[in-house]
Amino acid sequence: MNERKNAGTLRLEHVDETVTLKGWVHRRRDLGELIFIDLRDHSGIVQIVFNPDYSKEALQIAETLRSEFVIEVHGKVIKRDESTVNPNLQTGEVEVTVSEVTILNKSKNLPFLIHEAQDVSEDLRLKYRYIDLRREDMQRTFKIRHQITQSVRNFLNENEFLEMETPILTKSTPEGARDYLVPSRVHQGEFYALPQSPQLFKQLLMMSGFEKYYQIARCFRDEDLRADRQPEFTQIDIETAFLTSEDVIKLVEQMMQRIMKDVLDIEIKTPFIRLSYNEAMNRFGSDKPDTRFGMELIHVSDIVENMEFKVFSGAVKNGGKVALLNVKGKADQFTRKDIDAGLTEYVATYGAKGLAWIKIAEGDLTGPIAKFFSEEERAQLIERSEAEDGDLLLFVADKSKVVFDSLGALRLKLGKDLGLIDESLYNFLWVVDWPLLEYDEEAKRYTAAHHPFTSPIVEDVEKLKSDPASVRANAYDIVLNGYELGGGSIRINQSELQDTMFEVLGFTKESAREQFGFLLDALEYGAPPHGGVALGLDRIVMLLAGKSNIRDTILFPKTASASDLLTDAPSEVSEAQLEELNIELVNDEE
RNA sequence: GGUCCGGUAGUUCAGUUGGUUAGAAUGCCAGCCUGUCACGCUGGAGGUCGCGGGUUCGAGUCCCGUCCGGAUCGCCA
Repeated sequence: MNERKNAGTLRLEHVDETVTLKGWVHRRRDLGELIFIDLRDHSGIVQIVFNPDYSKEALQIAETLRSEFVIEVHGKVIKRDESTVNPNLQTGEVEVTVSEVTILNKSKNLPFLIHEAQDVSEDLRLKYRYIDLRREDMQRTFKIRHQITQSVRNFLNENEFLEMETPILTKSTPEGARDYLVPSRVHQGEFYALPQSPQLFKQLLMMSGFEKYYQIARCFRDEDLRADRQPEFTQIDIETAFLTSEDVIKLVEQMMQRIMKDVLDIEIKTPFIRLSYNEAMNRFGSDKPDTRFGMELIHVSDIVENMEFKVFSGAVKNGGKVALLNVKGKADQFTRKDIDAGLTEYVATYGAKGLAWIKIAEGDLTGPIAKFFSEEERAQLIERSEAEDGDLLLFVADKSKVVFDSLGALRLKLGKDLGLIDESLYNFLWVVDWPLLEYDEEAKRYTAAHHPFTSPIVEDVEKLKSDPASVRANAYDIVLNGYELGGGSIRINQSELQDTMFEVLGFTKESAREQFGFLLDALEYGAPPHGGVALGLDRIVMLLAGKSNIRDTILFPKTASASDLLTDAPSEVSEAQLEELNIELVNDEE
């Protein structure tokens, strides 16, 4: 008995070899006394031939074969006739003539076709995920995922990192995202939480002296989903002792360089561009800018602050701002209706009350609001926005946040719709100098922009109490093509500073102790300076595999309502299970 | 929690102003076919129009509710 060969690897060099193949019937072409089957295994596809000259018995069995039957065949690799070579198949210069075939298993008709060119609805794909995963595109994506994790491991291992595992059953902390809770049977009425990230444990490991830690870590967050957000996701989690933020940034740049080389054979340049948070917001209206195209925000508050048009001047007087996008040379592609209905409605979702517009023709402003501009304002606007004939200027006047959010989003939408984005680019960048704190209007207090263990930058520490809003974090986010790949920071390693931080965040001493006492204790026993980073593995796979949603990079993902259509989770549990946990369900009739 | 889009043969979709027997492609089944590779040809089967209610002489089509999927705002590193 000869050894099994991989179907997709057969080439001219194998001609005349007798081989055994095992795999799935991908397609069958029955010509009567001659049957061709594309046999698929994990390595690819090869054509096998049934012909009465080789074996009448095999041909008879071949007539009964159907899509996705699992078969084993014995036969001989032969060179295809010149005229019958299939250039679309890697194995297209050879085929296997079958002398013996065994059906290892049958298959029912499938709910959808594996070789289907057209898209199948996603709920069906998720319900039959094990079939969906047989598709070539899915196989390719998960090979890429594997290559990325191997590349990461190789790189970090070579740099003396240790791969370590932290608990999945851990302590609930109300800061940040909502926790998934797990009831304790032994301690009735108490709950574990699944980790939102291994943040505190990796910091403790630094205090334990491991110095260089990493983990391909599963994280859980019970928040609403998006195309790029799942309740359960994986991050490449890294923490180091004694390294500065510069060191961590350099390390991540080298790691990304290595991944891009290993997986896509693309050389990317380092160092990556760095933008301060303020610059990112001002230029792109986003803290994760896509720099594959221009059309940056143009700020004109100073030009319009006194103009007749109250929407503009009023916004500035009320402490807001006015900014615009110059859609170069595309004015004739937008009708008044396109703008007033379509685009205005789009920015409305970001809170913009309107979208003013001006078209440029014969060196001057045209459109309904053009008349409000004085000669001087006209000239200044044209100069500032570098406006030329055929340009369309789109204005938002509002609070800063609304201007940034709406124009930032509109810029992305127009970039996509107008085809301005060069899809071949991989634009990495860092966003640095983040605000340490954000004011939460609802809670009437400051909250940590990253998490409460993020260190302020040294120069700003003294302003923590006097002017919290102006304190910058020693933090950095890495962005690729408009997606946040991850972020990190240097952590607080002095207990006095950590105490101050909790104080600014409005924690009482008691509540800080109750939630994070173990960390505060650890800080007092020789905690080294430390910091690290966490990168979203699923998003990296998504971008490198060219996918537009994160579900395609996760083997068994959840739907937008966080259910698993394959296993039907979450589901009710038995009375006995609940009783054991001392949990009683109440009917929540609104 | 909000907004928007979708749900019709196994699958992907079309279905006009509310009107007779709900179509196409593909898949499936059967027959024919020795060089196909999206094989071809002939024939056939296949429908709870997501579900519930309402309007109407009559509903896939209009209205209300509901469930499911997707996008997105809020939320979330």
